[in-house]
Amino acid sequence: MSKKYRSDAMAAIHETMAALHDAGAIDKQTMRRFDEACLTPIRPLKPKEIKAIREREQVSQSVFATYLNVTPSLVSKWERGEKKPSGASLKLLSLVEKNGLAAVA
Amino acid sequence: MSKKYRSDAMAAIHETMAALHDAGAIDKQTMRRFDEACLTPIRPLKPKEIKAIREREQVSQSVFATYLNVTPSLVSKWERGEKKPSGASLKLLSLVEKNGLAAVA
DNA sequence: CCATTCTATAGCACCCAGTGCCATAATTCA
DNA sequence: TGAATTATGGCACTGGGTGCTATAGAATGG
Repeated sequence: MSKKYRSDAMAAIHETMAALHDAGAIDKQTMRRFDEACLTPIRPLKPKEIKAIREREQVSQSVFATYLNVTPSLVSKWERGEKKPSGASLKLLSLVEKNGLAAVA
Repeated sequence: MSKKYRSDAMAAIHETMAALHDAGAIDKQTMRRFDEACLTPIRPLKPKEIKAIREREQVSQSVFATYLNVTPSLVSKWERGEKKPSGASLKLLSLVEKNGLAAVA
């Protein structure tokens, strides 16, 4: 079995796993570990990578910021390396990188 | 025309709009305003609402935190009202509320 | 039955991400 | 040329988020 799943396929598999769990076929711990295991990996993004993502989506810093619910000022700082996106911000950026801006609309 | 769009329908419409723009049928400014207009609105989430979202998804604080790329400690604080989720965090929580955990996997 | 693990709450110190505002310059469009 | 958008930059501030540790209760397992 491959290690990569498209998000819709992952969702389907998850539902199957949940059904198995409800039926008592697998225990909670296995279920929990399954959940944690099949998330898209998060890696730190370099300033240029962030800018590349935004330009691929053809939007200005301002529009990009609106999508992520942050300030345009912050987007500029991400792209220049003045600030580094953290936890939730990094997760959002990763989502956009993988699935496009529409995925967070 | 209704005001609500499912995210896939939104994406399709956006592509159409982009194509119209490329063809010169609409100008950049209209395109920009369209982009900003059709985002899912972000409203502040109350502690109980955050807990309700997590429990609807049937996951522990720890697993929930992993999905959002934050610490379990922070999820606990959100749910007890000790900290209020902001910009990117609030956006992520709103996404989960609307589209489920699978949408941010 | 007890032992163990997972769960959630809690407190505390720390710090940097993110905000807000404003000024500047380059670019685009009428 | 003038108006509007875009991006960079600085600077002060604050609270969101981390990291660690401890506790108690619930669920699991031998």
